[in-house]
Amino acid sequence: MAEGETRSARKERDIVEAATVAFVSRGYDGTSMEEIATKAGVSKQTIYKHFTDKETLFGEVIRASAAQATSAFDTVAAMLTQAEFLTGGLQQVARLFMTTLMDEERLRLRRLIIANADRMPQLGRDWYEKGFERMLASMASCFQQLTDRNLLRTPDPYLAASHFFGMLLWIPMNEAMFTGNKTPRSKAELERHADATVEAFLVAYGPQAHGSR
Amino acid sequence: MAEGETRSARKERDIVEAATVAFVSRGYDGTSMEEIATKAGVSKQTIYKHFTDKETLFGEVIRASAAQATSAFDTVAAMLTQAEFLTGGLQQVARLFMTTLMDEERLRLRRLIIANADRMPQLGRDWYEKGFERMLASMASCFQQLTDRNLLRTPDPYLAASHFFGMLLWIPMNEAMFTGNKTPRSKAELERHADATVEAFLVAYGPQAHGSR
DNA sequence: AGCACAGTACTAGACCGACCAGTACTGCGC
DNA sequence: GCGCAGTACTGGTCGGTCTAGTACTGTGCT
Repeated sequence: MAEGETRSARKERDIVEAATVAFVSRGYDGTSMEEIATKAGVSKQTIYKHFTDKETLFGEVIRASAAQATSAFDTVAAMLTQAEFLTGGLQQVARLFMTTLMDEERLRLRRLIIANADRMPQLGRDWYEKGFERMLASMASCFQQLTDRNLLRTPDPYLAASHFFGMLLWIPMNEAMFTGNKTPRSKAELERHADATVEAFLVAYGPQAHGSR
Repeated sequence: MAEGETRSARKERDIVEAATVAFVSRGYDGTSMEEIATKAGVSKQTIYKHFTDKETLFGEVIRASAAQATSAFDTVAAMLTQAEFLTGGLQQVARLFMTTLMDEERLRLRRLIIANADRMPQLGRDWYEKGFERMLASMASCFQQLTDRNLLRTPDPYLAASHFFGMLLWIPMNEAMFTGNKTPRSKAELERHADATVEAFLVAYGPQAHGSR
């Protein structure tokens, strides 16, 4: 009794943690319930007491991981609106997104979700809406503010945000997805790419960008 | 026997075709060899005569599909260098890439490869090099030519190509990967997005783009 | 406080039914 | 007689259930 966490809750947390490690490193089909039980130091029966079946447990794993990440985005975007120098601020934000999103662990989770988007469509859609679209939206609202202050010129901030992320991540993300990130790029390499992207982005959307047509 | 294709070769092709359909729609683990045999109108024994095991067959499926796609890229890119009006040409190319790459079948193949990049790293790497990088490279060489003719200004054509594809595909590709493409975007929607991207791309890399810095 | 008791959560492992990769065998049709 | 379809078989895995017994927790009694 007493302190914050009942035994039952502690066990449940152990299970989710063990399951996360297992699913992420061996995939859904590659992971057996027995394996999870052993790694969690728990009996199979206990798992089935907390989660009705394998699919439910998997869903919990994904949801838990997603939630833990989702909050960071707005913070990063907010940083940009307060930056003193636009170019420097954008560069900082780009580098931050780059290294955050290209993190080993997060990439594996991403692959796991894509791999099972067929089997569990709701999970993929959740992740897309709560992660991907939310990231775009907060970046877009940030661009909107900068445009209002004449520091940027983004007629369609959401589109501009998608261009920003697309330019930034297309190569590294695809490489990581397809090659399993066997030979991850160095932080320095990624940041160089981020800087080059910011430069191009500013040409397209910077204050001096002629409206064109 | 006689004509172009021996009985054996025909069987092999049948197997690969059936296997492709099966793998693509049910995934690697979700597909049984028996199922493939039945769909190919062939006995399991015959499959094992042609392919040593399941993994090998899977590899052949991926390789075959990749090869069949790879050739199209240069053609599309070449089209651009001959276009009379840059904006129109770029738009045409962007739309073509968009609808080609966002094709239902190809997306499923892409998901399949990502899902199994861990298990079979060589496959993913092949696809990345022969598909993804090659696409970038031919677009880059095309941009180089256009820059030489002062129709574009791309100091780093490869980077520009990655920006082009990233801006073009970031949203639709991610949506398709995560949601399993349950509610595919209409062709019109995709083409509108393509047009908007070309516009932004030209601001950044068009001939009048100030070198900036 | 200490004790007894009841209810619940947990462990360990056997167990069931289904599925599957890969092999072996049989028998049909060329 | 050869190649293949069809099918049975082997050895193994796995999700999920069941059972028998053990540990934990909270309550009420004294």
